[in-house]
Amino acid sequence: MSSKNEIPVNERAGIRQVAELAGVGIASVSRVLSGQPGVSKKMTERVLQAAEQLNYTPNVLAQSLRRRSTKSIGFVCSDITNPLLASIVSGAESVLAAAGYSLLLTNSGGMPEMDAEHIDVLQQRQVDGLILLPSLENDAATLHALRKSAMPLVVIDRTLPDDVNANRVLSDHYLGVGAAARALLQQGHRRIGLIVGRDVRPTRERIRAVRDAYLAYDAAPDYLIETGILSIGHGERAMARLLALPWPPTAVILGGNQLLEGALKIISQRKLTLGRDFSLVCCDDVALSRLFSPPIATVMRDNILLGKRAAQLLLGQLDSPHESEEVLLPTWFENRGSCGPVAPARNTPDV
Amino acid sequence: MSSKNEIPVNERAGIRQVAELAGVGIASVSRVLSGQPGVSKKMTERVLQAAEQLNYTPNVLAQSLRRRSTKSIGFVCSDITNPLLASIVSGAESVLAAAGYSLLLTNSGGMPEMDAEHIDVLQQRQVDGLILLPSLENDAATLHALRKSAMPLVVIDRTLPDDVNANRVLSDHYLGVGAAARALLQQGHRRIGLIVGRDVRPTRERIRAVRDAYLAYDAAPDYLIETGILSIGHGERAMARLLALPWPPTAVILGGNQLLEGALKIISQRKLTLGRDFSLVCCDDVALSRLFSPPIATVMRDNILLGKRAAQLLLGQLDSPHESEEVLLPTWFENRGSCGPVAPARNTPDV
DNA sequence: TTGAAAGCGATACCAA
DNA sequence: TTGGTATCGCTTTCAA
Repeated sequence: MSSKNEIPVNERAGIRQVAELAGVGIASVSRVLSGQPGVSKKMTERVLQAAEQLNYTPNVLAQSLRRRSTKSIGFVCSDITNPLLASIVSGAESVLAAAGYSLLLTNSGGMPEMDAEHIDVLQQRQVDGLILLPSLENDAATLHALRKSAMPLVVIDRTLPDDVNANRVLSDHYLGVGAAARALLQQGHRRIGLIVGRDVRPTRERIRAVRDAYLAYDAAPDYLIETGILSIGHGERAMARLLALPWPPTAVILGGNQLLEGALKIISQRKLTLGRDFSLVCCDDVALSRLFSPPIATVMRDNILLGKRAAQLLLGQLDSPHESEEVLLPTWFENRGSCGPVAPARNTPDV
Repeated sequence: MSSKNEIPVNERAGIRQVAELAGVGIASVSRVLSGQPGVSKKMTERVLQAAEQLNYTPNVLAQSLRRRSTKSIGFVCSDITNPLLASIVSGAESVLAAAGYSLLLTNSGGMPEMDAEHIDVLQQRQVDGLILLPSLENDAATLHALRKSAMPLVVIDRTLPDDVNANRVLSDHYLGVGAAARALLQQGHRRIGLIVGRDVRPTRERIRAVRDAYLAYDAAPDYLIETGILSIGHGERAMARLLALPWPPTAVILGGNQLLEGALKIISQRKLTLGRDFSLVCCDDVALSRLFSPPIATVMRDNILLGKRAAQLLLGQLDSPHESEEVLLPTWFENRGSCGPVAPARNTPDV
């Protein structure tokens, strides 16, 4: 009862009003506006004009209820704050929006236990499909939520158990990290540290890449692996641990952009000069990292493309459901000043 | 007709099935499950048990259609790829999710002309409210879309015309930039460059802050303003232009985190040492910027809080509509090594 | 080619 | 306190 506004609120016109104004049946309006075949030209015109005149836009809710499709996609994201994920989301959104789909975003903020709940919420909202970038691969609650929902699904950079029946968009971490490891070995490093996150596909691939690089160089497997939960703190602590070893690594590969800040902190505390005293490679680009002196060598990938492909895969499945697919996208190593030949003195144990 | 799966797909139970199983009326089921008063204990139990047994979850679409509320909020975002915005979104999402609202995200990817369209889409999807972080303040199409939608609205860091009737969550840029400018003036800088974005509130406030700082120091207004569209390229070009002036600035304030990378690029090309040859302040935190040597002085704010407040404001308006509100959140200057006393030789014109 | 009418799955009024 | 029923706005058979 707002007496403030004398003009009656412009009630939204419904299909009924349009039909009435056009002097036709309600069904015809529906047909015209949803572009169905078998409508006369005259009818089309009348309806279109009436709709225009009433400024009619169909009620998406009612449409969805009948059609059993919401034209919306859920994106379950572990941490939108990470620019890597933000780029992926952005890529996905652009493709989805272009196809008339809206994106429902949930954010776990690094709390894996929220993923399952978010999946449930999205399923209740009847999204047509799901894009998933979970923190874990084996969280029971998450898997349970996925199995019971049984909707078209694309996971990014994760391999879930087969019975979940997910499409995948994966980055070929083996490629880029392998190149990085070989570059380091080439420069004489024989003690490489690898700081990684939890046991998910990217982590496993990165470890495999380093191991195989050592094999290719016929080098004793003297690499060191630090696992943990990707974060600045993990980067800091793991780096500190590695440097405190009796036989510390001469180079480190960071398996995640979240680690760089922490690692750099320790390196600068120890007054190590990158590229001379110590070599560093980071996986995934970080803003400003190439403006550092020296610039940080990085394993790159096209994040936007990752998101786009995920969306395309999903749309494809919605369009014509078929067996789950897998897309593998490359990563590549960009060597920069932070990598240099091993400092001779540090290449052997401090006996 | 998937012959693969012999077990019939678990058809979703509706309220009807629940009512039937519980042997009660459909209306009672609704009452119980939506927690309405005036239901007997016995009824509650029977319904709850039946619902449980059928694994019933209400159809959100049907609910929304009737209730005329979707429990969803639209977020129109100019560029989710910017960590600043990602943090804001993340803050908003957490508050909204906790209140049972879902977030529909659209991303303009820096194309202001998409904002209006996105607002329309979200309105058609009947979101209960909108959070808006548009690139522009005066885009005709955007304003038109907002006016005709007339739904509860919160804009972040923008002031739209009054007739749009938007709630606001603003950062007090004047505060932090003022402190930064005074710190520079204090160190003897009299020629300060200010690189900013388009004509939106933050830009105006930053300019005002610098002007007033000069006034406070009784200094001639010899500051320089470079406007443009926030981007790495703008940072680069504007910085190059400033340094090429006959009487170049001895310090620059960057009015946006997108500018830092470009500005630093030019500074390092010119072989200027920050804090000694040249002073630099950036508005909004950038990853790694405090690990630079020297660390970049920054005008800080709490991005997550910004998003949270926006969501809270919106929820408050949905709960009990009242006059539009405005929230002002602080920014503050963190002085770091990139600022130093002016290099005497550069403090006057190169006659 | 067109229109009447039966749902989609809930909510809410009204009568019992 | 409960249940029947109209309704939300649309899609989609079915007959005409």
